[in-house]
Amino acid sequence: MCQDVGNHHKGSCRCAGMQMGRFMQPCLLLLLHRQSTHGYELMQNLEEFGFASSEIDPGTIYRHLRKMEEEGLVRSRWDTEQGGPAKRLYEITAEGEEILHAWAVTITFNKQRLERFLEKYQSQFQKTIKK
Amino acid sequence: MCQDVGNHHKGSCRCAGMQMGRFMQPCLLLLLHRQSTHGYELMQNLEEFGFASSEIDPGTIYRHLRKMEEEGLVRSRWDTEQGGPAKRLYEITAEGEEILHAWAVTITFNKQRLERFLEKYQSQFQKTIKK
DNA sequence: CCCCCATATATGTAAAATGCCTATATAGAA
DNA sequence: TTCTATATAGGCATTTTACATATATGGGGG
Repeated sequence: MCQDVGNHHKGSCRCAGMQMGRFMQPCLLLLLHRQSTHGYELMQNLEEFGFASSEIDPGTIYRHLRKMEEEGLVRSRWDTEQGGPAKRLYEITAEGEEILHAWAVTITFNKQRLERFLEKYQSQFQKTIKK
Repeated sequence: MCQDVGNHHKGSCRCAGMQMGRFMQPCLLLLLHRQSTHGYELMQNLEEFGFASSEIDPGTIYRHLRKMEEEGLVRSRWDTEQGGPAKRLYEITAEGEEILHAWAVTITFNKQRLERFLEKYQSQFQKTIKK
């Protein structure tokens, strides 16, 4: 998937794939670049990226965050100062920002892919419908 | 993923997900709607949809085709008349065409998602870069 | 004739991702 | 007290993915 741009490729490439599941990662990174915050709030803010509340599973969000932390894209610390259950505050790392830029390239490429598909689809079916 | 349009939803929904792997399916269906043919040729024609030859794995193509046949989206028969190894000729079914239309809706939706992301990305980083 | 190559289809398998469910804890409101 | 919202986390069955390998046909070169 990883459009062979740059030097990161299939298999182990972290911006590889274009599952909408993985698409959650760049969204989280973009939100964190905007402002450091915790998982629960990120979860709510994901809706602005077109994620339906039904498809936002807390388990999935937290797993993405922990995984990104393992990979060094984000960093976290506990915040117990504000009452209520403890929050794990996340912030993006320099490496995370780098990957975010790589994602932007991948996403641009994939957007074009979808556009190309839709063009072909439309021209193929307008013909059929006319006849 | 399955944008909650219409009545097909998560989990068992066949147009769910937006992995580029799954994106191969609507591409195959569109090619087959254009012309019935066999897997090996489909594999080569996938390049026009932006699949790099490196990421086109024969095993994956054939498995997609068999899976779509199980689901009733395509139908196949052996062609041994033309010399060389036997070919499995595929054609799209009525149900397959239906699903192709559903895919077009999903893909339109996801394209918009990617666009929205890129807009946000650009506006966020133009600011940062300026400063 | 034999070997290599392009054509053509298919399976095995380990690793990763996904969806869905459940567990845990805090604290305010009813 | 009980219910609800906030907040994080783990279990687990199924699906997907990447990659490697197996099998067969037939043409061309040596």
